[in-house]
Amino acid sequence: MKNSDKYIISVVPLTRIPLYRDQFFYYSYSRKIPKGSLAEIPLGKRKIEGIVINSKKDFPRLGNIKLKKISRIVEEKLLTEEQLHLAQFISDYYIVSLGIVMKSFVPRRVRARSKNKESGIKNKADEDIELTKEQKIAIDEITKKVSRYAIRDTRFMLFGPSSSGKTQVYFEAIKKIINLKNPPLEKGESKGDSKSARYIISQSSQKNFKSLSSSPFSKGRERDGQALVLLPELTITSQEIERYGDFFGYENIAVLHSKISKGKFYENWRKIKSGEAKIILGTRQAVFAPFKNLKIIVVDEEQDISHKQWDMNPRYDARTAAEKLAEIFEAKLVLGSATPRIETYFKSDKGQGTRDKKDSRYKLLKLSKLPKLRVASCELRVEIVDLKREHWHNFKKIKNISPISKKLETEIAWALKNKMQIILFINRQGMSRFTVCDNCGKVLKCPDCDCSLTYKSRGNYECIHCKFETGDFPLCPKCQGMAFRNIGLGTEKIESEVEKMFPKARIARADSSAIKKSSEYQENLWKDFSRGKIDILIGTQMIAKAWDVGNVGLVGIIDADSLFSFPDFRTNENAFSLILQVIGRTGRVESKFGGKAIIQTYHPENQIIRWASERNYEKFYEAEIKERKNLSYPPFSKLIKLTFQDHSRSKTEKEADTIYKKLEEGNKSKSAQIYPPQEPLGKKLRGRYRRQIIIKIKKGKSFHEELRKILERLGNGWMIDADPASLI
DNA sequence: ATATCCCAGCGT
DNA sequence: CGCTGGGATATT
Repeated sequence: MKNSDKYIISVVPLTRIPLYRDQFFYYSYSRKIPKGSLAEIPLGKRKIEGIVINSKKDFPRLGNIKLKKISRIVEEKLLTEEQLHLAQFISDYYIVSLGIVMKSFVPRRVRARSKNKESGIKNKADEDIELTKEQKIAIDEITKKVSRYAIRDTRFMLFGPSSSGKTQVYFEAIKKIINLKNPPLEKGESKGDSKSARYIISQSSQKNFKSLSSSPFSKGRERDGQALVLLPELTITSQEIERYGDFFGYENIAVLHSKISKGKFYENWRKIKSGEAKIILGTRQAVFAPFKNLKIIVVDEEQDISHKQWDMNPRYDARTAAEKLAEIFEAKLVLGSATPRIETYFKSDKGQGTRDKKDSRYKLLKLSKLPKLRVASCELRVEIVDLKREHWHNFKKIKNISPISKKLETEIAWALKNKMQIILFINRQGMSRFTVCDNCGKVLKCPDCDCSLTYKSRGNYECIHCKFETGDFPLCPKCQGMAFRNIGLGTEKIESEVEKMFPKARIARADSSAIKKSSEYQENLWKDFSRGKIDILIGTQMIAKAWDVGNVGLVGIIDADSLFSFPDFRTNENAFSLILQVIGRTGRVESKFGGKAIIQTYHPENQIIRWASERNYEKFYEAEIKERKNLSYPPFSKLIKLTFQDHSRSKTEKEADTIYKKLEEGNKSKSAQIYPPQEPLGKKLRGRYRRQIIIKIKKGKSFHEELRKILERLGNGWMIDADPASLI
């Protein structure tokens, strides 16, 4: 060994290393390299990047095995201590190789070409924000200083319906906690005043995080804290960013999500690391950012499934990561929602069945509708329309049954006449749910995905999972028939129906296939709608969020029953939440009429629909938590979903059976419940067969080492999803 | 990611 | 017998 290579450096290569072995690889170098540095290393015959974890002086090793040399240090201390800490947590919790996790912490390092000057504070004429008592209490609770850091005093569940002013609470709490250096000027405030205000040093709880005690941050620099606001994917619109920009000043904000350019992302990432960015607005991946002095995390719309990454490794949940992140930084954590997840509400101190003190870890802060929207005439009225009766009435008169009930039709006409906008919600895009052969009744299916095809145009049918299309004039694969019938409803079908009914109305469609055409399309749609250029908007899930614009006087849910067609333990929760969100798009009209929502269903007796129409979360929660307890579903257990995928059917079945037997053997102590291999709902996807095994660990029992070992040894083709969003 | 090893399946 | 492709495996 050359005596210039005196140090052994442990490195985590940014690639998949089997979990059952050491995730660190050891290299030699002439000097110490700081923890978190990015280095180029030889691995096998290739050169890849890795994160340096440790350096120690070389010592006589058994056999004196010659170590390879680090090729190059790309950047010292690229990742912070806190990032390494969080990465280790995610790797352990979600059972993913550490290198893959760390890879998602490392930004694509691209020079930003642009120097777009979009700063410049354009303060909106501050509409006098009068806070309600509830809001003030919430803000006080969140910003209260805690003498000694304890999880129970720093986590909050902000529970309030749409238009209850949650965002104002976020804004004020953040403002108070991070002690902004350059806030946009307050109305009537002189420059001098704001300048003096910025030298107030925050007294709030300072960290004791071990490894930070030796950090180079000077006390003075810690004055300004940072805030992270996590939003669901679809709600980060330029309008949303403007709200934050106007309030906090554009130069203090950094936005992180996958749709901004690589260069811009990196630039913002840098600003977060340097501390220049104070407010970080982002989707789930923003938890990977290099925060410098994080003091508060807000998870908006905490019930939203897009906070969980389910399609790619690491399959992490930003809400779980945010809990850990808050712990690492000893920061405050606020989860906001009108319809919290059952698990979250359970953990709040008002959740039913929380006898165990350990469960009440979130302080519940309640908001009600803002007073100016609570005036009687503005009240939102919700009506359930029984489609069975509707059809009974129509039976004698019309053969062709319209998906729009008479009641909904009259309400639309009335809203149109009174110059109010209308949103129609249908949980499915395209023309139909599925298509059958008119002759033999066979359902058209995708050959590669085991799901029904949707009508596209002129007799052409397509698969929504892959790119399969039938071509213009398909024949029935069974009887060679040429005529097909479209069953069920989709956005396009509703669009054509509504066009027939109201030929003069301006109608637009918002679903992912319409949006996909161009990113501009979405923005334009949004603008047109908010300016009142659209009368009737027909859309899927996506309109349930972030369409807090326009003058919506009527919302129609075309087919509420379709929300319950998934056989899953979270279906009720999702349906309840979605109905509330959709009907919440109306009722903020400040006209004399208020808002109205119509829910169409064949099952008006469905309790979930009823509670949703009454907007009674507590009732729903009480029923649902009982159900979860009876069946030992979360929060009374932890679920892990294992899925195997392969082109060969027999291999898939065999492999799933083998692993199931192994798991059963490793579960002699019965610490978990293991369900035999099942075919997921789409048993074949993109030409690959799938089988899954569900592991349920009852609350209070720990995940046994033996089982963990088996999961770590799963071969290629297996996917592990801890805390899955669904079991199908 | 990629090279390498091993073996089944094939042709000579 | 050798050639080839696929799959599993190891990489410090």
